[in-house]
Amino acid sequence: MTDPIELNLDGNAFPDRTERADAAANRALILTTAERLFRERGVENVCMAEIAEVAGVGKGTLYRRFANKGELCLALMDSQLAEFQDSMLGRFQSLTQQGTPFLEQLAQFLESLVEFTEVHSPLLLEVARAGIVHMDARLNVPHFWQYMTVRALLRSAARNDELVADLDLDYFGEALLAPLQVDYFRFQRYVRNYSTARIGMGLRSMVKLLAA
Amino acid sequence: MTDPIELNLDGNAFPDRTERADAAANRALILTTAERLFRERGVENVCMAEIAEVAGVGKGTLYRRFANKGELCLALMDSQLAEFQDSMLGRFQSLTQQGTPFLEQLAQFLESLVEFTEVHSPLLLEVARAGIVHMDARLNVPHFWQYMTVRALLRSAARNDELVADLDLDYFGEALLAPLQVDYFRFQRYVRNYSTARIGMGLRSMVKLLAA
DNA sequence: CTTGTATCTGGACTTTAGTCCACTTGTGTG
DNA sequence: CACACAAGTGGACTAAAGTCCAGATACAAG
Repeated sequence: MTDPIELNLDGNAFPDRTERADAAANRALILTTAERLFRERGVENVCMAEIAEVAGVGKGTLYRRFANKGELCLALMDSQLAEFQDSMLGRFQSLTQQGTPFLEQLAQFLESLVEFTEVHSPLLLEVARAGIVHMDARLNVPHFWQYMTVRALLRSAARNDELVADLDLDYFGEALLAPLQVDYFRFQRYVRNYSTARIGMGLRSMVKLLAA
Repeated sequence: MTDPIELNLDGNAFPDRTERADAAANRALILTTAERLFRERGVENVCMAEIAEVAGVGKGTLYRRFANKGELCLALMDSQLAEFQDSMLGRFQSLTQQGTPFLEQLAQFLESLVEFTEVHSPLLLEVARAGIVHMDARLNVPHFWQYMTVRALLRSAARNDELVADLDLDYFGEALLAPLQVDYFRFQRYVRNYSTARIGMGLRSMVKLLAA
């Protein structure tokens, strides 16, 4: 299926060159500091200057590693993102072996994504905020992976004759993911007061509609 | 069907009290100034301070009328929004009289919304940006109207036995609108390079899937 | 160990959003 | 008309994001 994509969100902005040792140390320092401050006082109440100050580095250093708050937040999710990705790929493999339909796998993927989004929504919101200001491609990396996954599952399903005819699979991949964009997700959660279960069910029934 | 909702986006922050004449004049002045500056130099390249300055008013005056740039942008779309709303309601009436299925009406509504979003995407983007920062309910007014409309059409369709059974209509209303959120829409348009026609077709086929 | 240089660093600086409040002005009431 | 006071106004001020660059420093090559 999809090869694992190199996420490369660890904050090393120049993956080609080797990072100087002091720079790497500062990068780690910044990340642990940010993690602590975010945990203690909430992502939105901590500003970049403060992270730099508490970490004991200058703003220039901070911004050299992370071009904006969104990238920093993404870096903080790096390992969980990779873990989520790995666990999903593993699950797909085992489900496929058991002969589980690809559409069912898709439904499960979306349900898991609901939980992931729920858990990380504060950080993801910051990423979205940064994304809407700068058009920074790096910030879209998670979405790209999600999209690749959904599209791959849709294509497999199509090859397996699970789908109704004549669907624009590329478009549907996007459409299924659209309600999971953080800002929209939070709207559904906290304005509409939908539970994650309800959102998951909704997405599942949406997938069901694609079935032949 | 749905009653026209009082949009009230004209920038009068205190609709109960009557606005003082000088204030009303300033409000109009601000709007025309902003409209001109946005047209000349692009929404994102004009800051609030400049609008105030060119209009010859203080920032306090500007912010008293429009709590943030998003509200100002929304006010600039006020008449087009109302016009769009009216024309849609008119269209629904005539289509219903001709016996057009409600799902077809829904598809047409979404297609029209694609065009509306396309045309106003710069202003809408600013609204979204403001919305993601402040949790300002006023900024959601257009979405609420869209949602009410979609949901009403879905309910009518259900009453008319046009739908497959057991759908969470409230959820589907949101899900159908999710790909039309400006930021996501722009991603599809300018990163994915989807045409508006393709997006419209995608939404239409999504609606089709709901058909019994 | 020395040195050249690419990389890194701190923090002053710019920009923009948005707040605040002392002062001014329009308007309804008598 | 005059006057009280709610409503409106200007612009200084704060907060935060993000830029810039002169000087500092790691590290590779000799």
